[in-house]
This record gives sequence, C-alpha cells and structure tokens, in this order.
Amino acid sequence: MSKPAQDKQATVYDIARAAGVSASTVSRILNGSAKVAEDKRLAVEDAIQKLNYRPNLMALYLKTGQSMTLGVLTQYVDSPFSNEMLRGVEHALQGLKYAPLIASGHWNEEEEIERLRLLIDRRVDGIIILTGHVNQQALLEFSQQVPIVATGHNIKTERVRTFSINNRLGGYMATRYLLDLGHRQIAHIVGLPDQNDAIERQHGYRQALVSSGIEYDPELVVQGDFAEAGGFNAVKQLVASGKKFTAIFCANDQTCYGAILGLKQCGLRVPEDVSLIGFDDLPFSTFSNPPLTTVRQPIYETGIAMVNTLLGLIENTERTIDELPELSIVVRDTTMPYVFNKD
Amino acid sequence: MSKPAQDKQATVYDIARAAGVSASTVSRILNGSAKVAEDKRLAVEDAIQKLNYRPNLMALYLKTGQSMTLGVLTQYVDSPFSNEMLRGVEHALQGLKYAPLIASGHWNEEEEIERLRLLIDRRVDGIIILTGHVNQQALLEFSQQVPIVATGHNIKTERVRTFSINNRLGGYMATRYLLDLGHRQIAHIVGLPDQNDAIERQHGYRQALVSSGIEYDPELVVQGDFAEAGGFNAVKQLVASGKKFTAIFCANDQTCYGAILGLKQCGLRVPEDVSLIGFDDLPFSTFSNPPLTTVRQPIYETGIAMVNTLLGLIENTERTIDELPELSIVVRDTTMPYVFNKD
DNA sequence: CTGTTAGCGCGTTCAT
DNA sequence: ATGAACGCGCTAACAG
Repeated sequence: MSKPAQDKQATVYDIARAAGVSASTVSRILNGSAKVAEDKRLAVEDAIQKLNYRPNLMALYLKTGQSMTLGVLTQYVDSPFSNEMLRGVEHALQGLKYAPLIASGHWNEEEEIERLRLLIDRRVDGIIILTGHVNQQALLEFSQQVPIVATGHNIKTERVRTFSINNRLGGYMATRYLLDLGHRQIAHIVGLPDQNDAIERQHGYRQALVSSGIEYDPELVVQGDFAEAGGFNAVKQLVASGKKFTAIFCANDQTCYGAILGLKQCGLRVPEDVSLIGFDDLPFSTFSNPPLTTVRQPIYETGIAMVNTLLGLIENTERTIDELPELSIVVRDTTMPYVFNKD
Repeated sequence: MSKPAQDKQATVYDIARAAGVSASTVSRILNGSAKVAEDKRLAVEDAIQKLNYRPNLMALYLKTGQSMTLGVLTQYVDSPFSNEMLRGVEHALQGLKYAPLIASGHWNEEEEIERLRLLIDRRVDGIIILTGHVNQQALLEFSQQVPIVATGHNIKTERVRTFSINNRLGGYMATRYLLDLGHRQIAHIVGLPDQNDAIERQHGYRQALVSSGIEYDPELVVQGDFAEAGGFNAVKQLVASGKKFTAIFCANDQTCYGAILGLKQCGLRVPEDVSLIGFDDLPFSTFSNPPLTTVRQPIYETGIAMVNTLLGLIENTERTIDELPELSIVVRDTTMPYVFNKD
C-alpha cells in the first residue's frame, strides 16, 4: 500500500515524549479532565504548538462513540430550495463543533437509501433528511441506528422527529389569493409526481377552487418537475392546448421562473396577461424578472429547527425549538387583479 | 456520558461469534485477502446479512490511514456557481467509495482556514478548494498534511495542483463581443473586491477597450459582489450617475440577473436599451428573463477534473485528466447590435 | 497529581 | 486454511 509521502500528524504520544510526560497527562490537559501541575501543562501546551498537534477525530470516535458529524441527505446540491434549508443548518451549527456531511439522493429512493447507508457507515451522530422519497418504513429502520430528523414526513418516535408544513393550506392560500384577485381560469403546474408536497399543494388548489364554486378542470392542471425546465415546458403545453387561463399557481418558485420565460416566448406578459404565484419564497424570487408573488414558507428557519431538534435527540436533552413562522403570501410583481387584465 | 439507547452496530467479533469463526477470518472474507473455506464463507456471509453488519469506517481509518472522504471547501452552500462545480465533483465521485465532506468559508480567509482545519481534523484523504481567499502560503502549509487541488491559484507542487481559467481572456472576450456589436460606452460591474478572478476579468475588460482605441473610463466601472444584489445596486448607481452607457459587462451571471431587474426598474429594456453580457454560463442562465448572453467557462467539467486530479495525488497514480473546454461566448437574448439601439 | 493498562473495531503478521 | 496477538490514537479506570 504505497501511501504518498506526508507529514505524519503528531499524536498524543509525540506530545507526551516532547513534553516529558505520559500520554494520559496530555489527554487530561486536552480535555481539562483533571488537575495537572502548571509546569507540565506549559510544557505540553508548548509541544502542542511546536508539533502543530490536532486530535485525531477518527480515533476519538472509537473511544467516545461520537463522530461530531451530522449527516445531511439532500436531493441536489444545486437545488436552491434545499440549499436555503442547508443555510439554516449551517447557521445553527455555527461554532458547535459538529460538522455536516452532505450527501445527495437525486429524488431517487434507491439512491437515497444508498446515501443514508453511506452516512451511517461514516458513523454520523445523527441524520437530517431534507425531504425525499425514502418511505416511512425505511426511515424507522434507519432510525434504529441513528437519530433522524426529516421534513416531508409526519411521525414522531423516540428517535425520529419530523417537520412538515401544511402544503395543502399553502396551495389553498395561493389559489385563494388568485381567486380574490378576480381570476376564475386558474391553471396549476404540479410538482414532482409522487412527491407528497406536490400532491398536497394540488389538493389545496382544488379545494380553493371548489370552495369558490369553480369546477376543477383537469385540463388546466399540467405536470411540472419542481424545476425551471418543468415550468417552461408546462406553460408551452398549456398554451398549445388552447385552454384559456388568466393565472397560474406554480408548485414552487423555480417552476415560476421557467413559466415566466415560457409565457414570454408565447407572447404572453406577466402579470398583464397572466398572473403567476409560486411557492417557497426563495431568496432569488426578489430578483427574478419580475419579482415573484409567492407563498412564503420558513425554509431557512426549518433548517435551524431541524439541527436543534437533532442535537436534542443526540445529546438526549430537551431543547426549546423556536416556533416556525406560519405560511404567508408575499405579494410582488407577478400578480394583478383580473379586472385590469387584457385591454 | 448518557448515550441515547441505540442498536449497537455489529462488529467483526459479533459476526465471528455468530458464524463460529475468528475475527480474522471474517476480515479475510470481507476483503478477499486470503482463501477461506466455502462453508465458513457462507456462514459468515449469512451472519453479515442477519446482523446487518457494516464495517466501521472510523476504525478502518485507524488501520489503513484512509478515511475515504474528500474535503471540499466551498464558499456558500447557496452559490449557484460553486454548486455547479460541486455537481461535477459529485459526478466524478459516482460509485467511487469516496464521499465528499463539504464546508463553507463564506469568502472570509479566517473562516476558510478554520474550515480547512476542520476538514483535516476529520482526516480527509484530500481537499478540494473551490476558490476562496486562502493565500498561497497557507495553501502550501496545509498541503503538507493532505494533498490539495484548488481553483483560483496557480501553483504546482508534489502535493498541490491547481486549475484556473484565463479570467483576463474571458473579460477581454466579453468586452470584445460587445465592441464588435458596435457598442462604445460599455460599463463594467466588478466582482468581489480583492478577489483575483474579479480583478483579472476587469483587466480583460480594460484591455479590450484600449485595444479598440477606447479610453478606460473609471466612472463606467462600478463595484458589485458576484451576487444578484450587487448587480442590482450597481446598475441603480450607474443610472443615477447620469453616465451614458449602452452595454454592461457583468463580472458573473448572478450579477447579470440583478442588473436586469435594476435596469427594468429604471425603465431601461434589455437588450433594446442596454445590452448585457455575463460570465459563467450557469444552468439558470438559460431560463433567466431574458436568457443570458455570457462567457461560458467549464465549471462542471472543472469539478470533475479536480476530483480526478486529487485522486491521482492521493493514490499516487497517473490519471489522464480530460482537457477542459476553452472559454466561449454563448449568445442568447441579452445582447444586440448597437445600431439597433434606441429609436 | 501522574503513569500504567486496557479497549474501542479492524487488518495484518505470525504461528499453527 | 485459520486463529491469536498486536497496534492504529485516544481516554477512562486503576493504581500509586
């Protein structure tokens, strides 16, 4: 096994030898686990400096059973949604000696499971799952190895906590907002098929419609994929179908971005010809052209809450988790009352 | 130390006991490091299944000195640029048993160094640095502990490899493209101050100007920050200054996104009133409104190349690294000839 | 206060 | 072909 030449990192023994003490004494000083004579402490600290000593976290794990690492299962490293949550996770980890180990599942159950296993093999102290397709059964099984906090599920056991927003309500709110603006022909671009959040939002859409005495029209509902391309293709399809619509509820903000461009290419203006409302309120939605009207959900805050909850599970302590803000409509420039539409 | 109740993971000893063999035999089967009787192999494999055994990578490290983990220093988890490179990194790692451990430096040298240390403390086998502010000196020091591959530097040692694109050329190309379109009053929104890529691109901008006999006008150069907000604020400032300009070279695509919105709010149309060219060609630039004309650099491909280079360093093998594509101009909808401007 | 000993999970001699 | 013993870096229990 030819290992490349490399400064071998100093160990407690190297420090001990250099300082003329035993390894235990070094350890004691490192952890403050017992009183040590001042002169020895100085000698040891000196050696630590000189040899540039850093504890070997891998070896430490063997003793303590703690890797000081938290696994994070995300879907795509380039998903702005997941990354907003990741920002929250990072923020909550600030200065906390735990580091995140990130793995991507690509919305593929098999791959997600493989990545979860990878995280567990690396003996992470806990796992945060940013939604995904892992089923509840698998979740419970994995939780026997390591505590888990997840979004997109709704269970609570000794070792599993979940966060979920009321997607149905959000879908309802978005559609309701459009209805209140006077729109009657409201299309919906659905999220990923089989994805629970997507399905719930669609339910909310439908519910708002019928509660206003408007019939749910399947022809106004087209498939997207929670990404720009899906929104883009969906509007093209919608326009091509000849169906009339004056507003669209997009399953998420990214879908909206794509839809804006698609509409433009069809000669339709946003919001003059078509009103658009999204879901998420990603940071970028302030800068999109035009800036998005959307349903705000506390993504960043959820990231923070997940970390705190997980640390509570790991360290077996009660932690007060800040209550998450409710869903709300953020009004920007992609919506306008129906009465002003057309001319 | 109250550890939460948890299925203790099975060890080689558990397997050995269950299969009625010794731990060494289990190890041999695990690694195929020696012939083992067929019946014992079966018994062991059976036990592995039953006990759901997974090797402890932490313990393994102690023996092998390999953590099978690659550290990645990025700047922001929500930077679409870094994430595009990360996608390449992930792609290259597909099925390779190495996993990435990601840390963010937030464009802050001190924090970057702290994160590098964190990665080294976790005994990563190698480190990939996606640009940043770490200076060359620090880079060389860290490389004594672990091989490093970085972008944004330009050195090559036994244990450090770097990738860098010709930012100056890119800046030149972008500006040249605008000039060829007939533009003469070309503004530039600079990237992050003190950031080398940003400085080089600005040099290229200047060089293109003078090579066309146009005087470099500092009033047409405003500070951005490589993000949307910077582009947005910069154009506002530019317009407020009263300076005339018919085109802008933005230091990167994100700057462009912000600039588009800022211009619109000032009543300026893109590209009819102002042409815009970016730098990067992020995936989203296909979907921005309007889609961006930009300088394409091989971000994703660089991610792949960095991994391969690093693995070469780690495993001390020669690997053929695919040559990276050259910079190129991708023409989309934010630019048009000057002659057609105004009316 | 401090050094010695043992063991965390594993792979690798060294014997057998 | 296989088991026993050792050591990777570290801390905790046990002497002193």
